[in-house]
Amino acid sequence: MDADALADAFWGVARQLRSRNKEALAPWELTPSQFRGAAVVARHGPIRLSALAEHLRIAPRSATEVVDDLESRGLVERSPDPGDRRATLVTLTERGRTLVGEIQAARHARSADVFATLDAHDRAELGRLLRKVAGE
Amino acid sequence: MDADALADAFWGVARQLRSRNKEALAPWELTPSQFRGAAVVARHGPIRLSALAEHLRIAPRSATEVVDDLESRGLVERSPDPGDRRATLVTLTERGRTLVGEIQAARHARSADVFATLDAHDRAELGRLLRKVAGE
DNA sequence: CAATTTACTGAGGTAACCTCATCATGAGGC
DNA sequence: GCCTCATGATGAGGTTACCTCAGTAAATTG
Repeated sequence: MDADALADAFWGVARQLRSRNKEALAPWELTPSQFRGAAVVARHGPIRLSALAEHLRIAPRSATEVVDDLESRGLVERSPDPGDRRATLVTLTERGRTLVGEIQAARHARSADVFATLDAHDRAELGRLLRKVAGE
Repeated sequence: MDADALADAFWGVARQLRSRNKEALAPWELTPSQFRGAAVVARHGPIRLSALAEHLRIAPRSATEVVDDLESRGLVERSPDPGDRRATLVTLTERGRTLVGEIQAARHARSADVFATLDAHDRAELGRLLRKVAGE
């Protein structure tokens, strides 16, 4: 198995994952990157734009855009950071919390899950190999 | 190992692959999608725009753009399909052939290869699992 | 030979990023 | 207290890699 063939197989799976994900998000009219943003806020609670950017591994300026979109959909709110007047905290609204919850539940329930074709042993093995490739 | 964690690990590797690929292409000032296009032409020889689009899994209109870029860099040429005057065949120029060859050689030589951390057995195993996920 | 289909391309749009410049605020030196 | 420098967010504008829709020319089919 040479690296090229591996990369091919890899991108094939990536394509599937991407399209399943997009599909799963469609009913809520959320783009993948908006959902990723909302999910980070859900996990971390009130968070600065700059910290959000770091979690999403995007430039701070780009996080501003993601938050703009989420805010215009009423899923998050900006509020001033009480400890630093330069900073802005992003928090989920009630509606945002509900929506992130629904989507995550739907995703888990959905056996359209790409990895469902693997049994527990194979999933563990795949996990091990991926982490090894990623460099621990 | 649940599906979410697997997906995370997966996208981590994807990010690495993408960035290594871009990096490897940089000396030639080719974008990844241009290189993919050129590589398909290299493998298949003279090919119609529509067929190229299929191989790249993009819309025909988008293949036009990729070919525009490659043509403006002098790497491919358009010529009329002798069998169908509606169709256009895309062929590599001498320069294009050389360049694709160089890049492919460099990629192989480069042990910056993301999968190099795996031994033969692990690579085979990863290949098997990825193909299984992709649905054979 | 008229009607339909096919192959490509112009026009215009989108998502998800980016950099660079700007502005307000915060922190440290003197 | 001021000055300088660093930091947090954002406006302006750009890029990549796609997309759809409409149009034109050529081929196929009834």
